[in-house]
Amino acid sequence: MARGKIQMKKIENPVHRQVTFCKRRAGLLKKAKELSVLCDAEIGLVIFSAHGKLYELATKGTMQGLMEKYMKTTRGAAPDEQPPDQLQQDPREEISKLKQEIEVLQKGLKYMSGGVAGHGTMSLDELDMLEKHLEIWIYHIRSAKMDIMFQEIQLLKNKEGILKAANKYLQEKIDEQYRITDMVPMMTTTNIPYGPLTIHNEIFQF
Amino acid sequence: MARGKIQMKKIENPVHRQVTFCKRRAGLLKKAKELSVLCDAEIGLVIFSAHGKLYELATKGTMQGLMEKYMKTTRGAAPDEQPPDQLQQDPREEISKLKQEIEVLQKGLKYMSGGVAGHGTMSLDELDMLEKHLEIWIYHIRSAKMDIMFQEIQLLKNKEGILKAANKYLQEKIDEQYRITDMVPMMTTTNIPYGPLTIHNEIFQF
DNA sequence: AACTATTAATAATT
DNA sequence: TAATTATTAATAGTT
Repeated sequence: MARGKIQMKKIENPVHRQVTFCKRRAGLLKKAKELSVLCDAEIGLVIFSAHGKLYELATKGTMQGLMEKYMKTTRGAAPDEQPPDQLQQDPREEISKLKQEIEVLQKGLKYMSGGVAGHGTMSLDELDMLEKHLEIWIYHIRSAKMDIMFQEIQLLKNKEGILKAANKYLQEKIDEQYRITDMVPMMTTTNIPYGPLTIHNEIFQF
Repeated sequence: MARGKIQMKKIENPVHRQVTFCKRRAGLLKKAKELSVLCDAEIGLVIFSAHGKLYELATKGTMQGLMEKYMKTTRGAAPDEQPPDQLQQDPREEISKLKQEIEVLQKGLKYMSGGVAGHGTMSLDELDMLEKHLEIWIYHIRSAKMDIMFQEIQLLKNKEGILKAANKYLQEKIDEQYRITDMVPMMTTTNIPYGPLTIHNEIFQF
């Protein structure tokens, strides 16, 4: 299709073959998506490279669901897949939905990372790596913030302790003054009531 | 790609749509075959028309075999090999794992969403779904815990204020006693020193 | 990873 | 449907 036609046989030069594979694979996936959108068709496309790497596309639902539909259509009925609709229907449905959700999220990740790094298609390994890194990052960021808040709370608790001690001491002084001067108590209400000041530390067990 | 471009959305005119479906379907199947031949790739292509008619291509072996290979690659185990013994336990376990996977992916998405603006590979529906997930996540995980901690800190600050007021009042009482009894000051050190007790609220602007 | 000269695909038309 | 053709899209070879 450009700069001369090519023979319809396996490209011998491995470098050329790899480059062509990337280009045509992208083109094929694009064409498949277009056909699905333009004509409201449901398309599943699975590509295994010569070295066994998997590339896939399912335009509606999941590949799993599409394959089940394929089975259903090619045979009359698959005996393993359908019969007891009480025990299997609900979990299967839920699994299907969750898988769909995962696909969406994975696409989102690809999309997000593509916008950041400049390339849209990530391998499964790359996604795994990204996931791990993200988990670590989130953990650190969150923990750091929580630590700061925890320290702040500890500081306040310490101050509270100091103030309570001060209050107690002052109260004692007043009582002492009262005894020394033999006056009637002026202020019993100076014992300002406060409830239990314990802090529920359970919320920091994250 | 001819006589004017077309919008990448479902073709409204049913006749046009049907014609385009036939042409592009043929083109897609041809492209898939070419890629398989040129680059020694194994390709499976399944097309369901809008009315449910099936068109398929498997470049090596059968569609069945390819689907099994796909299963093997995506998971570690083929679902066909798990007999009906664990029909009740497996779905639950699988659901749990999938939910965990979703959580991890959502974590990644939440983090990534901070630095990207463009859109390329995701549909509007998918973006909506993502947005929904992000909202749920951000709201539940981050806010809930932080809110609790913030309330805790506010509580402590209130207590601090009460204690400070108590201290001040007690000090005044002591001074008053001192004036009335005309004694030498017993305890100037009862003015327990504490630094500025303002809290750095900046850390709670999340 | 870009570019571009060509070829291939195909939308509109007959 | 099937063939035609004016355009657009894909891409092989090159940088």
